[in-house]
Amino acid sequence: MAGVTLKTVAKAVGVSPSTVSNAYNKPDQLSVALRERILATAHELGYAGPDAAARALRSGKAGAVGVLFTDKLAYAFSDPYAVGFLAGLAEVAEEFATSLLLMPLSSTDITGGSNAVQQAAIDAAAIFCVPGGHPALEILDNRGIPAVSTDRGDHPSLSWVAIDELEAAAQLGEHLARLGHKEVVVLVDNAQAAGGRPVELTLDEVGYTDCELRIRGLQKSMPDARLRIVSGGHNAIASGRRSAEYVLDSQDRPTAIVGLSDVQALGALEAMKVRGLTPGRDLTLAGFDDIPAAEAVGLTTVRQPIKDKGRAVGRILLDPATTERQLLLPTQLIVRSSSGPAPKR
Amino acid sequence: MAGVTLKTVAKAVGVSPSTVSNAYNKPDQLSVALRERILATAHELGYAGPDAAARALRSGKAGAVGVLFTDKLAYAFSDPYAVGFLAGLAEVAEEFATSLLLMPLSSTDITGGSNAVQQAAIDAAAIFCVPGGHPALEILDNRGIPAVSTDRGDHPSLSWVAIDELEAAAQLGEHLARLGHKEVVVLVDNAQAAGGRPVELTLDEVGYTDCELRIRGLQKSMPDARLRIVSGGHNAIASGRRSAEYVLDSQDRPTAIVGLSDVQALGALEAMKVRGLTPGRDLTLAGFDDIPAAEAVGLTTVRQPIKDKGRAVGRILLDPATTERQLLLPTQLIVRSSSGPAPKR
DNA sequence: TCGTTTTTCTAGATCGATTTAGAAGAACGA
DNA sequence: TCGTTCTTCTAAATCGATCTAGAAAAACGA
Repeated sequence: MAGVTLKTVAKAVGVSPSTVSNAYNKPDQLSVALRERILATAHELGYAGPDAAARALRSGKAGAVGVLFTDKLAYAFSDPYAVGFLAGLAEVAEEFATSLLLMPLSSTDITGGSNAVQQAAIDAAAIFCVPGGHPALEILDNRGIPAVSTDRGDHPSLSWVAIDELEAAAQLGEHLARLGHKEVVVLVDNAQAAGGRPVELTLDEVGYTDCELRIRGLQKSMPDARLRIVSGGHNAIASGRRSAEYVLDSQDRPTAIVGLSDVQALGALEAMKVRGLTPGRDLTLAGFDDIPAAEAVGLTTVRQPIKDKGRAVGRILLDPATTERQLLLPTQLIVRSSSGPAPKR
Repeated sequence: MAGVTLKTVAKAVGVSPSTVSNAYNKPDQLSVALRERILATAHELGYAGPDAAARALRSGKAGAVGVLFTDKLAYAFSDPYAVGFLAGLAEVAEEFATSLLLMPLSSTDITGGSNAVQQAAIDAAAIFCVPGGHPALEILDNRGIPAVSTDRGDHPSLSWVAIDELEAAAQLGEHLARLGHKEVVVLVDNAQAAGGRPVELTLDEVGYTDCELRIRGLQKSMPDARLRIVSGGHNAIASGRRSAEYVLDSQDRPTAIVGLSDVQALGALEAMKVRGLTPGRDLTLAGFDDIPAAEAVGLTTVRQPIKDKGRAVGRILLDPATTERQLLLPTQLIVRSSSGPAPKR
């Protein structure tokens, strides 16, 4: 049973190993009759086809692309935004008969997961919301593995598919400024705050490039407003809730809360409900992404074409016909009932 | 830059390739000084560590487990049940420094995706809701790859982690029978119905073992009831909605609808709302899984410990300390407001 | 019929590491 | 000082395929 290789089959049929290999990979290189005889014998011997590792070694193709996340996989899956991205990426991967290798990077232990990146048999990598400067990125670079990021990088050689974060946030900021908001709290993802008490951060401490850009966009478009940055941990509903609780229960209540993801905003919504606050009237709430739930609860948000993002990343990684290496996708401000004029003081 | 291998480094340092290999894999086999010299030189040369494919070939370990799905990945990700399973599995995978290779199997084209299974570099496989007899399972078997299924298989040698589907469904069935329901429609996942009009199926046409068992469980506990099986396609909210629309708009309305997953039931709920039907009063609705949304909408359902399921599968696949090969997890009937007495005729 | 092209198949090198068995030298005990 | 044990390192085989270049046989054209 074990130990049946190309060679075994070749010997049994009475041909060379090369021919057996061709039977699997280049059917037009040998006669139909022989090919069938080979395949039949292989089946009889219980040969399961060319070994994946050996093929990968010799041909230099692993048949898989890595998807790099920070945080636990669990968080990734619970965010519909990530799910949408993966769905788009998977669509293209399927087209190219390629599998997706999920590679969670620990964000608390900065080197965690790097080992997996070091050893993974992948042809390319999608970098999903990994903060710039993460050691895993350097490893990819060293290994010469083409990578596409979901954030605009600073290196001109880096490939990315992103949205104009600054501009997208500015759209939202203008909307809020027009409504008269001057006291704004921004809810961000931050590993340090995970599990514990919410923390207030400075712009420099944010880490993720995309978050940073969004905040800058808000600042730019709301020059008269005071922006505070608060994090309750990972990107999850519970974090948003914790952050909002902290902010709403303090003396220094804002007139608007902006989640840098809809998931964060949904958490804040929960905290508001408990306190009897109606979004859009007592307090303005906004998010980013426009996940399905956002529409259901009437959340004002900035829509980004997330599935297209996944698809585009897939195309750059796998489709040789795609030459574009850097892609800016459009966003759209979706105004719903959760935003309203700032209450007069 | 390219073409830097163990050998290159060995030559540069002036030692044998074996020693360089040991520097990476068996640090105690060489002096500290030499090891550091090797690592430093490797870094200088831009050597990114042992090649994954070569290592996999020689050592026989791929460092990844495959996760086999039917349907498009997109569907998998949009079902919180699948997400919970993956989260549990990922938790264990992380512990064993192993990656997850997602392998979607096309369910319409029965051989679709089999190629990926044939070629994937994996040490083990988790079989997530794949109907018995799928060619991919035979391929795994041929390749001698250990696999754990989320369904109880019929082969005593097969490993699985499952719930007692029959018993779980019987619990729900008893509940419905006690409420006086005699006209029941069961909503199932079925690839053939995808995209098109909902279809009525016989028990034999269902395909998935778990679904079949659940229906049998309902039949057993509701001997007086007429059960119809309807499918609107893949396991998704939209399918449940389509199925329910079909059923609700027909002459032959049931008094209860049972989704074989909460996702199906949620779809049916949408269809009911549009028609002004209140669950629990006008029509009883129930599901399976107890995903988070089920609680939010008050859906009666059968809870199964999905994350534990993922964890258990992971342990069987990766943890040598785990000897149990077949595991039955407990379920619990959760009665909420969506189920009520059958209206008198 | 003979040279040419096409089809069909093969030998042998190669991908990049790990592993086994063992050599060389250092340390040690008596 | 001599044999023994440890430590440190190496030579060569090996994992299982694919690839390149080319040989042998068959088909073809004139």
